Amino acid sequence: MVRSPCEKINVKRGVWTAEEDRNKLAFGSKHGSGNWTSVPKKARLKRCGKSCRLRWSNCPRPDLKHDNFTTQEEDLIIKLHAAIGSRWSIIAQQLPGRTDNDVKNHWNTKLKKKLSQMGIDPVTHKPFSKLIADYGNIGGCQKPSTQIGSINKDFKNAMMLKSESHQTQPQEFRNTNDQPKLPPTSPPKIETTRTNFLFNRTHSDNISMDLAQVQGMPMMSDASNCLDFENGSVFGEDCLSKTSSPSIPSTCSTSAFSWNDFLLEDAFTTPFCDNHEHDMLMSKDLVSQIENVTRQSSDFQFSSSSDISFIEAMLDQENEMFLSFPHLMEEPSNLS
DNA sequence: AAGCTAGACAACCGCGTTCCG
DNA sequence: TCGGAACGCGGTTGTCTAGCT
Repeated sequence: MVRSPCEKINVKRGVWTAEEDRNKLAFGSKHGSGNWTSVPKKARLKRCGKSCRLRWSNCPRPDLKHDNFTTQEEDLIIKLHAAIGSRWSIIAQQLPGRTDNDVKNHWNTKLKKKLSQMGIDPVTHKPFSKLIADYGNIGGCQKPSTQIGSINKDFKNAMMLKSESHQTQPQEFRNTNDQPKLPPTSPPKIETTRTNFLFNRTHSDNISMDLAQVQGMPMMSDASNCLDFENGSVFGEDCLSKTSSPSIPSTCSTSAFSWNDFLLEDAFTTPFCDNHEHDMLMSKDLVSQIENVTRQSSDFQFSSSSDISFIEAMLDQENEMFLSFPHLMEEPSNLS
């Protein structure tokens, strides 16, 4: 049996004591945070290097904030999450004094709930009403298999959109002189990476829900109250705190859901995954995208003439992707 | 006062990536 | 070039605490 490094004998686990923190801080301030495997020995800590590294990033350093997240910070997190997904370390870099764990915890405990209550899917950042509309006539006379197929496809596409939005952008939109640019609206190239598979699988429990639960959710008409088109912000200044709907269960299930549908559909996405060049391009684009989002959020001055909210921009990209890759929308002719 | 529950946060785990001999 | 070790990240779990019954 393989044991994790932190399970070795004489390696302490659990909450760090004040003394351990002192030792590690003293060592860190003296030597920095170089080789983590040697840190426990040198700092005389009975911890594994991994645990030390984690504690170093999360411990009460003087440069870390411990007050509540501001509305501006929340707004930025939401926008960055919409842009690049759950890359907490990158998002945290845009929030001075916050760690990736802070941001991740805040997202999981607060922001996801708030978005759901506003009628916005925290995974796709789309309004639930839009998702439902995309599913077509769920309550109609479609065959169950067809319904599931289209639901899965929609989410798959949403995930791909999400994924591609931070992975690829057309060459002409890439930034040549590090000046941030607005997100492109031309058809993006599609690729599938590990991220896609993770989204396809790990979020699947979030995306299946009973129709009754879906119908009970606040629709975009409610959520739109929070769309601040006046200044271009997706969320108004005080909108996040104005939630009154009952919270939505994070995990729901439908009797019709089948993992096989997801697993089978992965096969439709894999042919796009071979272009390593896009990975190289992605990093630059990602930086531009983050810079753009960060700049917009820090300015809090949006051109009303641009008037395209983040969600709208995402939806536009999705629509154009559908047009560019119509085969992704086709029903599998016969999977058996 | 005791028990229960939900929220917040700290820490762990597993996996992919990077580094280095 | 290859393989193992180390690192970094994101998801998940565990623990503590405040509030409620």
